Amino acid sequence: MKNIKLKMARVEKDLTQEELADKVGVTRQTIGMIEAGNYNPTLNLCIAICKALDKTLDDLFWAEDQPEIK
Amino acid sequence: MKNIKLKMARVEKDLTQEELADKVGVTRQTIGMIEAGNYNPTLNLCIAICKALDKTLDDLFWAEDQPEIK
DNA sequence: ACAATATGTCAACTATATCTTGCATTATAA
DNA sequence: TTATAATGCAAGATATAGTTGACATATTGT
Repeated sequence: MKNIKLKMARVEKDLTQEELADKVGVTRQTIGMIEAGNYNPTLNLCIAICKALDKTLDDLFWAEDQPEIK
Repeated sequence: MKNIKLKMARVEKDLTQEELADKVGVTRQTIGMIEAGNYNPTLNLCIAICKALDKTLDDLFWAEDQPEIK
């Protein structure tokens, strides 16, 4: 399940995947996979992304119909 | 930095670390380390913990003064 | 059409989240 | 005191998050 909210928040800030990746200290591939949805990032990375985009965890990573674990 | 909010939410539900761990499918040590604070859990685990405790990510894992990454 | 930028994807590698086992410590209760 | 339950802690193993490099495919502008 793709993370549309993350992609929208990034585009809203006019950042490319690579620019966001640099800001939070990971590679662009990692950002790409998180947006693509087939990924399980760490909490600290999620928090760094939120800070970079002026959002909170609930804004970007919370959904009512959450996928199963692992 | 200890996660007091998580511990309070767990105690409020009258669950031991081990019971919560069973609910979310990890070991009690993992829960213990998250509460102790020296840990960086994955997003899916955080979400599972939130669901088990009827909380959201912001409730349990968001803080204004966030620690540095890693 | 051409060039430049942004994204998708794959394989092999490294770092670290999580597991397993075991023992020590701190409650709480009989 | 003596159990028993709950938690802390640590070493070694395994699964997976994240890196690196490379190439393909959009996409956008000239």
